[in-house]
Amino acid sequence: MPATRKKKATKTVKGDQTKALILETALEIFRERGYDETTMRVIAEKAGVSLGNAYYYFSSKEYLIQAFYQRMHDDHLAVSLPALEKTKTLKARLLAVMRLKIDILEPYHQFAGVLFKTAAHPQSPLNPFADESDPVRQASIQLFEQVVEGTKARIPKDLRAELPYLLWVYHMGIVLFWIHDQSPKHRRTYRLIDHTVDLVDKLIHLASNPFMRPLRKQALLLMDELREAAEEIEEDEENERSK
Amino acid sequence: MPATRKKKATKTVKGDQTKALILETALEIFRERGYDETTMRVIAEKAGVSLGNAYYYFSSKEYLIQAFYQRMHDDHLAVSLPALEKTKTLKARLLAVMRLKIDILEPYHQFAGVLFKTAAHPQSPLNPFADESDPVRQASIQLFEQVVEGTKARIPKDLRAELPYLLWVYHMGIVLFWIHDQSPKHRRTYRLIDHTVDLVDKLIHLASNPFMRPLRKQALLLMDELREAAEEIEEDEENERSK
DNA sequence: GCCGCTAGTTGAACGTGTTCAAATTCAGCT
DNA sequence: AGCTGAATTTGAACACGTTCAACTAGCGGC
Repeated sequence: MPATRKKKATKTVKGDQTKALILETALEIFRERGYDETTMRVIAEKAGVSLGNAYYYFSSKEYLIQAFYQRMHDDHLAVSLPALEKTKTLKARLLAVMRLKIDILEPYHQFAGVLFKTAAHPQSPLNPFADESDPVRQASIQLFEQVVEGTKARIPKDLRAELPYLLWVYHMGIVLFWIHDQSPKHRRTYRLIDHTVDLVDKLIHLASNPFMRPLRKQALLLMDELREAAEEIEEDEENERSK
Repeated sequence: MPATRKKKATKTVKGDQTKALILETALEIFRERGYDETTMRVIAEKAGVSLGNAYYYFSSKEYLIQAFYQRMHDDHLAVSLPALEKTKTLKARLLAVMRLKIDILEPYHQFAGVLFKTAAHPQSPLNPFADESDPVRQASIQLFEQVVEGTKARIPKDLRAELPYLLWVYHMGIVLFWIHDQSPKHRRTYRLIDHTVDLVDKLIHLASNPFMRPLRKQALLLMDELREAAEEIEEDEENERSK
C-alpha cells in the first residue's frame, strides 16, 4: 500500500480556510442544537457555502464527528500534559486525566449522545476492536501510555504493555456513562470516576501480585487474541475500501 | 403512570396477521441484504402492503430491530433451557448458553452489524445503563439468572445477586466481537468464548474468596451507584416521552 | 338494512443525507 | 494578457425514512 491513506488533502490555503470555517460552524451548531437537529443545509448556509461544498470537505455528516473527536482529544491532551507534570502516582495521574476529559467534553454534553450511536460500528474509531491504524484512537491511547509511563509503581512488564489500552477502554466506559448522566454538573460522573479510579488502582496492584501471575498471563493471552482478530478485521476493511 | 406502556396493540386477528407478515418479510430481507440496504418501501412492497401500513405497525425502522431482538431471544431461550437441564457447573452452563447464542444469531451475521450502531444510544435496549424496564433486556438477563441459579458453586450472596447482570454485559461483549469476526464459521468467536468462559469462571471463584471481600464489596457498591443513576435516567426518559 | 365507530390501509408529500455533472476560481506558465 | 488544468464551488436531483389527512373494511347496535 503506497501513501494512499485518504486525507481530504486540501491543496490550497483557501481550501484550508473553507474547511476550517465549515467545521467551526458545524461544531457551534452541534453545541447549540445537538447532532440530529443540525442539518447539513443549515451548516452550509450558516457557513456561507453551498451544500455540495460542505460535502467536498467532509464526505459525510459522520466525518464531522471524526473531526470532533480529533478536536476533543487535542484539547484534552493540552490540559492533561501540564497536569501530569505535577503528579507521580498512577492513581493520581489517572484521576487527573479522567476528570479533565469530562471537563473538556462538558460543553458538548447534549451533542455527545450521538457519538456513541456509532460507537460499536465496525468503521468507528470508538470501537474497541477497530483497526489500530486509526490516528485519533491511536493518539488517545497514547495519552494513557504517558499516564502509565510516568509512574514508578511496580507493574509487571506484560501488564504494563497492555495497560494503556485497558485504561482507554475504561475511559470509554466512563464517557459512555457521562453521556447518560443527567445529574447537575454531572456530579455522578465525577463521583464514579473517583470510585472507579480507586478500584482500578487496586485491581492493578492485585494483578501485579506474583500470586496472580497465572491468571494474569491468561488474561493477557486473551488480549493477544483480540489484537490478532482486530488485524484481520483491518485487512477486510482494507479490501472493502478498494471496491 | 397507568397502563399506558405503549404496545402497538393490534386489536384484530387480521391486524396480527398483517403485523406478522411485515415482520417476517422484513427479517427475510434483512437476512439477505442487510439492514441499511433494506428499504421500508421494499419491505412493504414484498409484503404486499402499502408503505404507510408498515409504519402503522412498526412506528420506525428501528422498531423492527426491537422485534428482531425479541425473536432472537425467544429462540435462544428455547434452545438454552434444554441444554441447562443437562449441566450443573456454572462454567459448563455459561459455556453452553454462550455458544448457543452465537449459533442462533449465525444467519443474521451481516445484518447484525447495525444492531450495535445504536447500542449505546440512550433509548436502546442494548445499552447497559438503560432503563431496566425494557422487556427484551429484562428477559435476556433472566436467562443468566437461570444460568447462575442452577449451580451450587459457593458464591457469596452479594456477588450472586449481581452476577446475572454482569454475565449479560459479558455476553454483549462477545456478541460485539462476533459482529466483527470474519473468520470462517466464526471460529474465532467460539474460541474466544472458550477462553473467556474459563477466565470468567476463575474470576468468579477468585472474587468469592474471603480474602477478596473488601474489594468485592467496593465493586458491588459501584454497581449500586450505576443502578441508581440508571433509575434517574429512566425518569428523564419518562418525562421526555410525554412531550 | 343502515348508522356510526374503530381498526386498518393508502399514497402523496416532506425533510434529510448524499451524489454529481457542470460552472467557477485561481495559480503558474508562455 | 491569455491559456490550461487542477482545486474549489454550485445547485439540482435522488433515495430514503417518516408523517399525515383521507379513505376503506368490518362489526355491533338499532
